[in-house]
Amino acid sequence: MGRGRLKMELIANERARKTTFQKRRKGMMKKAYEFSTLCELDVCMVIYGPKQTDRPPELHTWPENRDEVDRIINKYKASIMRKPAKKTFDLSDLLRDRKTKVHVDIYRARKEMYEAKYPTCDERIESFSENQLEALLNTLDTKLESGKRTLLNKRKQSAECHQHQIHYMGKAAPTKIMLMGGNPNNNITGESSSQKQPFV
Amino acid sequence: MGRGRLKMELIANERARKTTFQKRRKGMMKKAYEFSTLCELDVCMVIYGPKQTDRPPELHTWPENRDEVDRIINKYKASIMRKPAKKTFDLSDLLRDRKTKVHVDIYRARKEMYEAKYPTCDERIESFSENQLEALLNTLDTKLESGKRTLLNKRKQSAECHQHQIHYMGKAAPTKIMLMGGNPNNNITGESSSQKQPFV
DNA sequence: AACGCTATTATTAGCCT
DNA sequence: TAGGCTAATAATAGCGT
Repeated sequence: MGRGRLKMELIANERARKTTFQKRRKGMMKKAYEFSTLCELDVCMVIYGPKQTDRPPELHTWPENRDEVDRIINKYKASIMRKPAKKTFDLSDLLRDRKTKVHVDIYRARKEMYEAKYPTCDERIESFSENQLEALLNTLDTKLESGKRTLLNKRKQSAECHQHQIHYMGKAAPTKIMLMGGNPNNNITGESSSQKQPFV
Repeated sequence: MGRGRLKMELIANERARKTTFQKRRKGMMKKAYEFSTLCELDVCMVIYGPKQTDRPPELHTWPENRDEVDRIINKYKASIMRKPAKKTFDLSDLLRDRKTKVHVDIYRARKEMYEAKYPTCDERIESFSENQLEALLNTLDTKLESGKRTLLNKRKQSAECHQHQIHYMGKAAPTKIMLMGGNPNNNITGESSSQKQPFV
């Protein structure tokens, strides 16, 4: 639309491209607003502007409220998770297997810990340092990637290949995580009231 | 546009609303395609369809390739760090409060656990199922985000604002992780020292 | 770079099948 | 229910300022 027709390909002229970016970005935002309003939907959009030589490309989102964006993204991730509903070995499988009796003991120990009200750190992770979390995330990310193939392989194998593993039995229960510093000396300041800059 | 003008509000008639949803969804997708093509942009869009009584709302994305969506979402997450942080209730707040003395005990208990050589799961994470790892990753990712803002904020504050927090003293030591299923019944094998081919 | 203009093309609301 | 149809409205390409 417009004075002339536009080939559906990268606009060569940089000036024109930038103008089109601004105009269409505005249009996209409006469309998204109308769409979500008219139909009462969760819609979110992430747009990275044209590559800049010096700066990182500008970020635009719909909604502009990043918390809303995060909410929808999390919702998205949550739905992606359940899709590959491939068969997975879980604790119930293990317990069904007599060879895994050892797991029962572990279970008891774990349960005791739980009942002793040792907190899992799920609700407290946000107070970890950025570096720690990033390191953790990187570790997990790497392992996830490299582990996927192997896991897929393992799934094809028989159950005994899955002994001595950690299992997830809860249905909708969130994974509980207990974090411990990589160094045994790491610590939580108990009563201390005067340290400084603990973070990184 | 169309035969009549449309008030910019939720379309009351369900039939009409659904039709509009389908039409506009198609339009949004096309716009997103054109936009990213003409200007060579990273654009992604997540759309949750109308609420269904029985089913979860259908998910639509641009691009349809979910890996691409994830890539852009990760890019997004990486760049929102600098956003102004909201005040978050974290462990430092908790410990500052005398009522939370219990956390100190927790710390001691945790340290004991460590010294008692309860295995941290860092070396065993690779045996988690893909779904579990992804769930974990999502959880951590979300928490990392919320934590980052708080952390960045804190760094700008004076030292006294950093009391009573968890410290990371190790340099290159990997973060140790203890994972517990969301269900108290979950468990890990205690001695699983033997076999276990690590990925990576 | 950010506006305004407007001829054109694109989208789509309400209908109809 | 899902697809056409088309009158109306909306978006915007190319220009000019």
